[in-house]
Amino acid sequence: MNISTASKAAGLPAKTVRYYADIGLVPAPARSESGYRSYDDASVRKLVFVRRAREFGFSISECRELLGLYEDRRRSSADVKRIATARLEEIAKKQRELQSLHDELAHLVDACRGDDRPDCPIIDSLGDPGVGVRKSP
Amino acid sequence: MNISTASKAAGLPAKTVRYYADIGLVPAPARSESGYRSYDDASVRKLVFVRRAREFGFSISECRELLGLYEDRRRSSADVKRIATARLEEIAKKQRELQSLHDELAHLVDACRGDDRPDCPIIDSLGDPGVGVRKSP
DNA sequence: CTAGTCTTTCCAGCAGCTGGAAGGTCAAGC
DNA sequence: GCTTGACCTTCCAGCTGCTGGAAAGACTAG
Repeated sequence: MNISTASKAAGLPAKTVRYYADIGLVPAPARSESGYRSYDDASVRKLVFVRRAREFGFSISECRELLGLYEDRRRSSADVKRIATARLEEIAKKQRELQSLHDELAHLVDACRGDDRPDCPIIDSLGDPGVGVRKSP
Repeated sequence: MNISTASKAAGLPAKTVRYYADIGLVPAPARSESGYRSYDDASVRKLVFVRRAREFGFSISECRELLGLYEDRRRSSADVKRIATARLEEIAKKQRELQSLHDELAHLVDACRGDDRPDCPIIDSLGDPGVGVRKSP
């Protein structure tokens, strides 16, 4: 299987497939006599695994770890659950941050008339030093 | 005002303050005889403005645009509201994405016993091709 | 034989900084 | 006057996770 076939099967751009082997995330594939990369079904399965993990927002190094667990038929499910739970907490944290951001910005947008006049609470609020600033240290 | 004083007042690292001038986001400051950057209160206010806008997740180029509006005493509040509303929609979209990600991952974490045994729905699900893949194209 | 579609490598760039090296400057203390 | 140390300068490199493009070789159809 050449790279374009494999990459289509894995649902990734060929560039990305090469990149994943370059950084050692997946093993470097065998080569044909003329130097073409040649993939088998097992490689494609690993690429799919990585794609799915990336879609879940796992970082490359987390993918590395998960792939190790994927390949280790004797690892405990607790090892996997630990990583996934940590990721879940990151997601929840990000959600809370986005929520307060959303609320604050929605409040400002609401307060802005959005007409031809120049006075605008959004701009005013951005210019306001707010939290974390010392005018005279 | 030297850069460290100004950067502390603005709530930004000095490196970032230099960077913002390098990319032309804020005007390049005046220099002392020996070449030190020297800042005034107006520059600091602009830096605060940018910091706040960045905290809201506005991109550098959005900050550029907002800063232009900030400095234009005759612009309409509608111009500002348009950018802020677009950003608000991005935030809402990101929130929806995170929500479905969270739900899916939480479901998997829930289904995983997290014990010493190797079988694990999380790993199984990651290895599953799922959506967007063609095994035989 | 040629045209077109693969494939290879390598280099550069996106965002938005951040770290570090090498060197100049300034104020305080002795 | 001299040293120390905290500042300041520039420039270059690297982070994450790719992505685009150039130049050159390989393969396939007609």
